[in-house]
Amino acid sequence: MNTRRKSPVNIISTEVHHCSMDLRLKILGRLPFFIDLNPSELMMINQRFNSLGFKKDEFIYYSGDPAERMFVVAEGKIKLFQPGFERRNVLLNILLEGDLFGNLTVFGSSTYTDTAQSLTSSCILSISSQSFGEILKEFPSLAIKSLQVMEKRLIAANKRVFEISTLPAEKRIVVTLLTLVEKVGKQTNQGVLIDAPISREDLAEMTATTPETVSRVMSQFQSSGVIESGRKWISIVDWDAFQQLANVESP
Amino acid sequence: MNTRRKSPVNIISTEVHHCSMDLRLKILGRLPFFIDLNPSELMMINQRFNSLGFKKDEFIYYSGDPAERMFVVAEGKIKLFQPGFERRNVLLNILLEGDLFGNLTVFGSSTYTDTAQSLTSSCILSISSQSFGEILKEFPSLAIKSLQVMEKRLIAANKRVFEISTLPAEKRIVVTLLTLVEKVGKQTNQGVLIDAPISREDLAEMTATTPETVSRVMSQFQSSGVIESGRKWISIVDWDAFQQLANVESP
DNA sequence: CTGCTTCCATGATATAGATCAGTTAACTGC
DNA sequence: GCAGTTAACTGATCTATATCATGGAAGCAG
Repeated sequence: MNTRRKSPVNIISTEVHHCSMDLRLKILGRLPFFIDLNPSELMMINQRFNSLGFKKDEFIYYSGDPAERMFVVAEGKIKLFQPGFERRNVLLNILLEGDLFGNLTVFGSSTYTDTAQSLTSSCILSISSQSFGEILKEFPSLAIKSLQVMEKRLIAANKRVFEISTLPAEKRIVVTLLTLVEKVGKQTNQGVLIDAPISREDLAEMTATTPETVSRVMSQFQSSGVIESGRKWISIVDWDAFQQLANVESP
Repeated sequence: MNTRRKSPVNIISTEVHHCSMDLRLKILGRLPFFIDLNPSELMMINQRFNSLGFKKDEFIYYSGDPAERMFVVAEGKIKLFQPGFERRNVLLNILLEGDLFGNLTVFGSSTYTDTAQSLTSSCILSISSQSFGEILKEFPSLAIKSLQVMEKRLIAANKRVFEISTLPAEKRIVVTLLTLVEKVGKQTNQGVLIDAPISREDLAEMTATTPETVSRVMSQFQSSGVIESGRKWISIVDWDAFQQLANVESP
């Protein structure tokens, strides 16, 4: 029987209206997209962005809405998912500071193909697709950088297809945890904390399984001392043992 | 007990060395990529491409190889898959004339993340990633068009993740057949023929299931008169009934 | 602090489809 | 045309995990 613990995940409470101009410039200047631009170019681009604050669990846009804007996470964490309605959702991505989402291509899909919801209270920068298109034309190197973002996402999506198609549930959960560690892992004196409030249900939606199965697997890992876990938090405490679990050759 | 039939899929026997200069110009000039270029620009780009002939079942490149080239299907059909080695493969895509594959971004992944194999004997055009990068720089509108290709593929991949995550095997098979019809469907007097030599195993690799399950489902559809099918061929003969099967709301 | 909500863990049972095995006929190569 | 190969079909059995149900405790709001 595992002891439950209090959550070590520190959910920063961002004031909803607290998207300052400085934060905007700071984020934009650090994006791979804009990193080669000079300050005056950056300032020009900055002026085309709006900033928006979202409370925890608020929706930023819905799947099926007209895809008219591109977004950047300035602060906070966002989850992108495809709603399953009568079936389960499929959680596509967890986004952090600096990540782009929404309509990234200006001209493609006329509606959003996923739904964006805040995991934590967040500050989001937003630009209209039209403005973004103008920027891409004005700075062709930015279009090339868009390609880099898209490629990474496509590779990740195909990897996901492979995993869901070929791995048993336990392994799927392990490789998904690894991905999360890579993205939002934070070294603590008690191992590697996945520094985002991820529930069993979220994990289930990421691994094509059910919250109960996730719970069983996590409980098992906890019993063997590989992880410590509680309500919306997970820490990998025995990294070597965990890596063994991720050994895909041994189904 | 269903009667097996002879295959109506006409596998054109392309002479392996038969990639003429005319065919090259014809294909390149028709690509969304190059459709806005004038003939002299097109000729210049054409000169950077090589052409290669592949026999049926030959490999064009392997997952893990250095990703040094971009490819275009001039003639024939190609399958992209991720090898599963001790487990089953995952078939990612069927490509036809005009489709791009390989390294599409010049600068991203250093190795191919899939394996390309010819379904039929094929003529393939190929350009080095470096040359392709130069073309993208020289014609920035082509970079934007690359984005369009990538976006469509990303949307399709996420759709695939959703389907595999949420739909039972039968439904997965149906929606996959629909996708194939959309891509390589050919109207005949006996319904819509999927005009590519797709085996039960291929379908299984596309739908995260086994050849036996695919066989059972197909046999069932055949018994109800919805499709006709045989060795590496499928025809949808009752389109309305088939559309009913694809009704995703009714699992 | 208390009451309520919701997330997590666990047990029992059911089920979708994977696995294993064997047969048949379409296809290929000589 | 013939022999051999292999793709497809079908049956029996097994298995991973989904489904259903319940209880406990962390977290939230007043």
